[in-house]
Amino acid sequence: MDQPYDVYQDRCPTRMVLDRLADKWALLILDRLRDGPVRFNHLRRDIAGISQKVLSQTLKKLERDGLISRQVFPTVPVTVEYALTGLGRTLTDTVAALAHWAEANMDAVLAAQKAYDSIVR
Amino acid sequence: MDQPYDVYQDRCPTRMVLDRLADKWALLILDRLRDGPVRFNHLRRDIAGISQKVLSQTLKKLERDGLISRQVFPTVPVTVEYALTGLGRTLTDTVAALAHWAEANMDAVLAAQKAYDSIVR
DNA sequence: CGGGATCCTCAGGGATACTG
DNA sequence: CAGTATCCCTGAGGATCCCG
Repeated sequence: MDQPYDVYQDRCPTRMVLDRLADKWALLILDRLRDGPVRFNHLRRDIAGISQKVLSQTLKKLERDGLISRQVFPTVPVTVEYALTGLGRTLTDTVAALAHWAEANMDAVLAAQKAYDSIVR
Repeated sequence: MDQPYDVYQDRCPTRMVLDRLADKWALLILDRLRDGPVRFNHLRRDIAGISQKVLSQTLKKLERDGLISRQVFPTVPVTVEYALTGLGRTLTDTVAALAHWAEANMDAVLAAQKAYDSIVR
């Protein structure tokens, strides 16, 4: 029988998941959680440039999709930790590879852009 | 010495590359080119839901970044083939893993969403 | 500390039409 | 066939203020 899901099809629910993963902030968050639970403001500081609104939104969506978990500690003031779930952990290697590919290949990309611009202008 | 590039830093050029890769359409295009060169309208048909404008734009950006190549055949009418470059090929496994993770884990995600919604409402 | 609620903008992307 | 050119519009995301 055919595969039940196909990302190449419009209206396939997998497109929704792909949309979530194909997001700069989501990738950085998932990658940042790789080494263990992290608190909200810690994520905010580590992921330079993200706004608290977008961080909050993205965390909620990732939690809804079962990729991360949220644990509240009744301290004063309250402490909240985000961590990868088992499902989320199946993505860490892939996410890390993608997120850090840019770091490893930045020079090659920069050179390609330069070459492209010099020809096409 | 420190790593020259760091995706966690704002203003780091790697963020630009991450932005390119963290795009649903770019991922699907790169994945679709895995098995060899594909023509423009063929890509358009295979990747259901993409508009020609976005396809054209995304292809141009990917070409500029050195991830794909564009070859024109002087037939009538003209034929254009897109293919992965050596640089682009270093991404195929990662991209495929991400793009198809959704297909493999769709049921788990759907279940997580259902559970989340039943509690949070 | 960890967010929620608002307001605002602006650029990404859809629809349509045209061309070498 | 493989795009380019416009117009248009919506919704993602930044900035700001507030709260338990």
